Amino acid sequence: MTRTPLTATAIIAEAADLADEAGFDGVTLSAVARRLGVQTPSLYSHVRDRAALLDGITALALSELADRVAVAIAGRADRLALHGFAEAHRAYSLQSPGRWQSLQRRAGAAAVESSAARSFVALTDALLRGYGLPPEERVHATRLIGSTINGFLALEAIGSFDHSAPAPEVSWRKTLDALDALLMTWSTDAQNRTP
Amino acid sequence: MTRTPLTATAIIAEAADLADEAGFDGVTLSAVARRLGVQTPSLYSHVRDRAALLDGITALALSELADRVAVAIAGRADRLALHGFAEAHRAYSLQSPGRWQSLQRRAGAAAVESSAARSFVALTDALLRGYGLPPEERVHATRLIGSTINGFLALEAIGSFDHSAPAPEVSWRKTLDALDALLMTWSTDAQNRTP
DNA sequence: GGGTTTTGCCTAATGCCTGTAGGCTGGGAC
DNA sequence: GTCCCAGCCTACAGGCATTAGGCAAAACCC
Repeated sequence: MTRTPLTATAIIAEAADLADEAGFDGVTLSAVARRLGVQTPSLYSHVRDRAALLDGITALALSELADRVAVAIAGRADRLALHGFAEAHRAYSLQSPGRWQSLQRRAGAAAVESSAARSFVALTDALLRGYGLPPEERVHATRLIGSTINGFLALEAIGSFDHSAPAPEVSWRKTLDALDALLMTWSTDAQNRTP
Repeated sequence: MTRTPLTATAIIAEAADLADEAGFDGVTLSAVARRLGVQTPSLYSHVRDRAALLDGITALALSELADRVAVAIAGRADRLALHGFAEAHRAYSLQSPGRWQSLQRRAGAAAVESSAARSFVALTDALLRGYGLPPEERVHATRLIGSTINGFLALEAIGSFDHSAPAPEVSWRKTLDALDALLMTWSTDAQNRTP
């Protein structure tokens, strides 16, 4: 009556599901073991320790998100690509809050050097190339877009928008429009803004 | 030989210092007790439990940050006020990373209803009034500014900018300039951007 | 000023979690 | 059929949160 043979991948997948249900800090080796119908120490044959398990969730989430973003911006340019990029992030953060939360922390070396991370850089760069941004401005634009999107989703996730009307969606649309407008004009007047 | 008489305030202050040194999740009742030269259970006479202690740190941080922001934007308008507002946040996040981190999570009722929270709303509103934003647009602008600033500082804090040049400061300046430009034009063309 | 109450820190103890050490077993290799 | 070993198990050693109850000194009351 062997269940799933208990591999590192299976453990991390279960942990990711748990993260979505119980929050990222709710991810505990004992809880994962319980869900898998196994004793806690059995997990140590497959994952080094709790930190490694959490890093595994981060790597998984990064790769899942990169895939979604790739699909969302494929064959699109400018405004549509930006919206696809942003909506992919938002959908992920809303559907898989725990996985998404795993990305909001200092990533371990494994995640940083993963192919998903490189994928991300390439995707964002492609997005910005479409806007005609000069290469040396792309880092800053990347950082700005990342800050705004992640920042919005983070504030939404912790309920910062719960105490004021209207619904976050309205602000979200305006935010994306603002980003789009900004990128449109960036190439023409970025250089004389900051001397 | 009574040291400091051990009050809730003293405990929370010590916990906040610990958070800055060991990270917010490093804040543990035992560690705080050790630092105060006291046994762990002794803390329970003053704080209900660990969650209450963490909420205390959040409330403290919120109030400290509100004070700094108030000073930073006093007597300034527009671009200068925005820069003051943003720099106050950034300085706080760099000088007191643990306290700042305590703000990046779902706040307890105590913090939400604190006078510092109300202070924040008022300060941001004042900032935006200076830009001549129509009242119904202020929520969205507030959310956008908050998203971008917090998002940038969060990414900087977790080291997302460590693997690309140039230094974050350059992107930070460009980000603030972009926000300023955005707010400048918001009042004139916000309404025809999102129908 | 002496007795009493109150306050505030203490020790003791429980339960959950991480992480290590070592035992048992069942299925594949030969 | 026997041997080997991968893989899960039990046992155990800390560390932390939290509760219960003791004790001593300060505060208070008359």
